Amino acid sequence: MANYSIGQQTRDLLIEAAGELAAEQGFSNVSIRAVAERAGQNTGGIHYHFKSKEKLFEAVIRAVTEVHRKLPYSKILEPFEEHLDRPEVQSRAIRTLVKTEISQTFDPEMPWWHSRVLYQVVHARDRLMELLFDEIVVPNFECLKEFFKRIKPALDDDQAFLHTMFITSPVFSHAENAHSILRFTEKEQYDQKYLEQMEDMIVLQTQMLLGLPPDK
Amino acid sequence: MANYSIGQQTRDLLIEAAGELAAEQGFSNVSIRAVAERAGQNTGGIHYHFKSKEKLFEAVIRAVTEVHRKLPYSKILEPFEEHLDRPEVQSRAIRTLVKTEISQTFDPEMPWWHSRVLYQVVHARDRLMELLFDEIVVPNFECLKEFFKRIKPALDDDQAFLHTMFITSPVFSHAENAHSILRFTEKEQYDQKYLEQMEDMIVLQTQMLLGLPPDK
DNA sequence: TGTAAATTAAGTCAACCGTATAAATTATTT
DNA sequence: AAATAATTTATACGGTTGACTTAATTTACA
Repeated sequence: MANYSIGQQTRDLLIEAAGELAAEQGFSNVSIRAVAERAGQNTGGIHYHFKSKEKLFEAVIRAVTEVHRKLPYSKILEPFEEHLDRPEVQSRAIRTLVKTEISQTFDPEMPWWHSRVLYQVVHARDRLMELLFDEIVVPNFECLKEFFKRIKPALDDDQAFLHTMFITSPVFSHAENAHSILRFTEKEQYDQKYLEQMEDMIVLQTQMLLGLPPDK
Repeated sequence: MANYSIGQQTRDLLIEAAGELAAEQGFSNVSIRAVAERAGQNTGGIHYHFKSKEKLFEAVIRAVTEVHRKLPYSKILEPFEEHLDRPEVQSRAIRTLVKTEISQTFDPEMPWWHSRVLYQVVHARDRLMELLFDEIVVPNFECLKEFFKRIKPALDDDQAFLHTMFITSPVFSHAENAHSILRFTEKEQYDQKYLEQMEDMIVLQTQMLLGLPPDK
């Protein structure tokens, strides 16, 4: 007999619980007992559905990285490819890059634990991290590096990479340290206005540093 | 009888071992046994010198935060206070801020594990994190926020804070993700030239975004 | 209503935890 | 060189928690 639909529901529930806990405490501090408890399930069920703790965590990571697999930077930049020699287009491409990055990272639809789990993986030095690194981080960063070198051929590898870091790191930091930042700025969450200001400032300073015209 | 000098040596050895392990795995994954093994010491010795695991970790954090206690942003900005109404001085103040931040963070004299331990503390949600946050992070960020608002009074709180993030987050990210970044950029370590480029680019884009003249 | 899927409760066994203690060793002073 | 206090070591304790298993039970659906 095929799987019952309730099976998938339970699996999703378990992935969510494991993801939340991993986001809060890091994978190595998460026990299947804790996952079961948070999901309102039994530890036996976890092994029934996922065979092992490791496989459950793999499922969590697969869920988190789905967005990045579906929409890599290369795809975001595709519509601009053709006229990327024109400065206005370059400026608009940068705008789109930053806008997409921000809205993906802080999309209210996306479970809050996704970005934190990503950082937990990146900072763990194990097999899963290597995998994530080679499959997602490297291609995306390589793509941005090439993008900047195409805009300004005078840039060397290091400079192009630094541009990439300047675009991504403020967004990463905001996600990674959301707890502290929200406390410091006395916010409940990053509101639309704040995110728009972030976007404008990142875009503008990148454009200026590259000697491009502002796009608005 | 007073302490023997070898006692302090051993304490330093233990702090270093604990710091390295905490940097690699996070505090909650570090056991007394592992610390003792890495330091080539006995677990009993740890309790002899530090009374408890918690006290050992406190000593680690004290070692890591020493630089930040000694030289807060407010002290870095002190020499510029008097003429901070002049744009050239503002530009130079920004240069000094970034330069100090970078040289402190990547000072080859500083043990490699310091910045990672700081990261581990910030992301742990416990008593020690609250302490670090209130005593170091908040005053420093508050200081930078005020600095930017003084340069450009039109800035609101959010914008001033974002400027702060744009200056600090690339440096933090480079320290925090050094392992991955060095692998990606195929470097052994951040060389002087790379750090200087980072400084120049951060300074320049901050100055331009604020409408200040370049300082060189 | 039959049956495979899903859930539950209980248990296994092992690894590891922080801490304590007492004996052995070492550094320093007299 | 002997005395003594600081330091280091080996060993052990009592406990917690870990991933995973099993067998019985309940549930979903054809």
